Amino acid sequence: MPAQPSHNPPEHTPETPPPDALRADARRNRERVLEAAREVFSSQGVDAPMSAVARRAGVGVATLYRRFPTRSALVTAAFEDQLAVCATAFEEALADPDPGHGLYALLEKVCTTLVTDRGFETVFLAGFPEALDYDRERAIAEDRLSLLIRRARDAGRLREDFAPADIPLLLLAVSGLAAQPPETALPAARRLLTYLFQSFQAHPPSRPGPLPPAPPLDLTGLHGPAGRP
Amino acid sequence: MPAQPSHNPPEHTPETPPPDALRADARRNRERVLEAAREVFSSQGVDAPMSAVARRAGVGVATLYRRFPTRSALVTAAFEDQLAVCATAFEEALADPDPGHGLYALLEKVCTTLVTDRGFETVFLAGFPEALDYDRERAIAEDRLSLLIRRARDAGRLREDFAPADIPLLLLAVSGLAAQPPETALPAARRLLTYLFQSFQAHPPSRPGPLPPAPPLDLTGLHGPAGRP
DNA sequence: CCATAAGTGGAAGACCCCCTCCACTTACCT
DNA sequence: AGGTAAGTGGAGGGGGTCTTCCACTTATGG
Repeated sequence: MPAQPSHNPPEHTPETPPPDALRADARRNRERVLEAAREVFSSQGVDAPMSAVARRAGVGVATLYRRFPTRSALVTAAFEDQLAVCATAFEEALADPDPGHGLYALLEKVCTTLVTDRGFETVFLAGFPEALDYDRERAIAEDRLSLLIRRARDAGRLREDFAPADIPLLLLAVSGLAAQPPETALPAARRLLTYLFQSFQAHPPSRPGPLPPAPPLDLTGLHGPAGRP
Repeated sequence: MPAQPSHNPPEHTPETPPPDALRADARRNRERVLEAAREVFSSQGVDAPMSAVARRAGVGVATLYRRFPTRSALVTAAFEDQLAVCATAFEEALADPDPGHGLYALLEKVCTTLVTDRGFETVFLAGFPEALDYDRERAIAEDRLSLLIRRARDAGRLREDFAPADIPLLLLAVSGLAAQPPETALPAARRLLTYLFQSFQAHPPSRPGPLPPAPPLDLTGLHGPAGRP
């Protein structure tokens, strides 16, 4: 996939039909499909069969494919809200006068989303090529993230040897928790983040701060990815 | 699956044929199958088709099933070495006169294995029911792990509020890195562990120790679980 | 009210995977 | 050497999924 420029100016990609110049009932159905997709993908994972989404939405499979040409287009669309949440959090972080607070709040927000909406990690991390404009969009994000990090470091809120790569590192680590049911995954993520944030400090206090409660995890009955009993 | 006692004393489970009272060629084939399984599962993931393993081993599918009654039996068997490595590391940790060192070395060893042999996390974490005797075996492991933790804490090598649940937490976090190619995942795991270990300290030094090099990770091109392009 | 084009459902084609079955082959023992 | 039981390969039944196709339905504008 040799990253080509590919500016497609006015069209909405060759095959994607116009966004909302749809017949009234079609638009209604489109919404029902999206809602069903969100529910099904969040509860059963992104590999849930298309027919399950269709059934839940009360429509035929063809309707799904008419609106979303491919399976992953639907997956991406279903998690657009979460992507927006992350984008917003990013903006807020950049706008925050306290860059340390901004960065930590951003990470907390993104991680919460990752761990709450099962399946979102697949979209967010694997980078469904459709998810973003890719080439440019991601490069920009990366630059701005570096900026945020540098500012937090300059403000004395991040240790000197903190690296930009530690952000994806943290995101991957948290995504490892996402396979657990949200009741477990959320406290787990909070505790993991607390541990990490304490390590990220430039000037750690002599006694580390308190931890949020431990998650209900034990070696027995961990839910790995795709258990096949 | 209501955890029943189920002591099966001498037999090797009803259907599993005796381990090595096999005809010479059969035993040879069994080895080839196992080796092929290790290669295929490690490179393509545990969901690789049985036919792929068979092809790689140069045998028919029936041979796989004759030796390993079910798919997950083969998966489990293929990762038996890694399980043994972990078990050994566990023993060593318990035997270590310095419980702090023992615990940290154990975690490092297990995490390295998790991240090096792709697919192992599925076996280790999801707990393929066949993997261990389950009921008892795991309960014992859990007890001994608690013991190890308590000793490390008493020795002043773990903060007071460290919880046993933090172990599975850490393992899950590391397993989130396992989707990356090993060249990336290994340094990533090392760095993550360093961050966490520093946070686990009961008496952190005023200046935290150095970190291992940052892994080659950026937001672009993360390999999520099961990308479907 | 009706013509028409957009929209729809469900069946069917294409593919892939697990696992079993059985006629054939091969090692082992006498 | 040859009988016998263990071992084998590959085809195929059974189940599942993605995606397409097309005759039918329905909103909408004149």
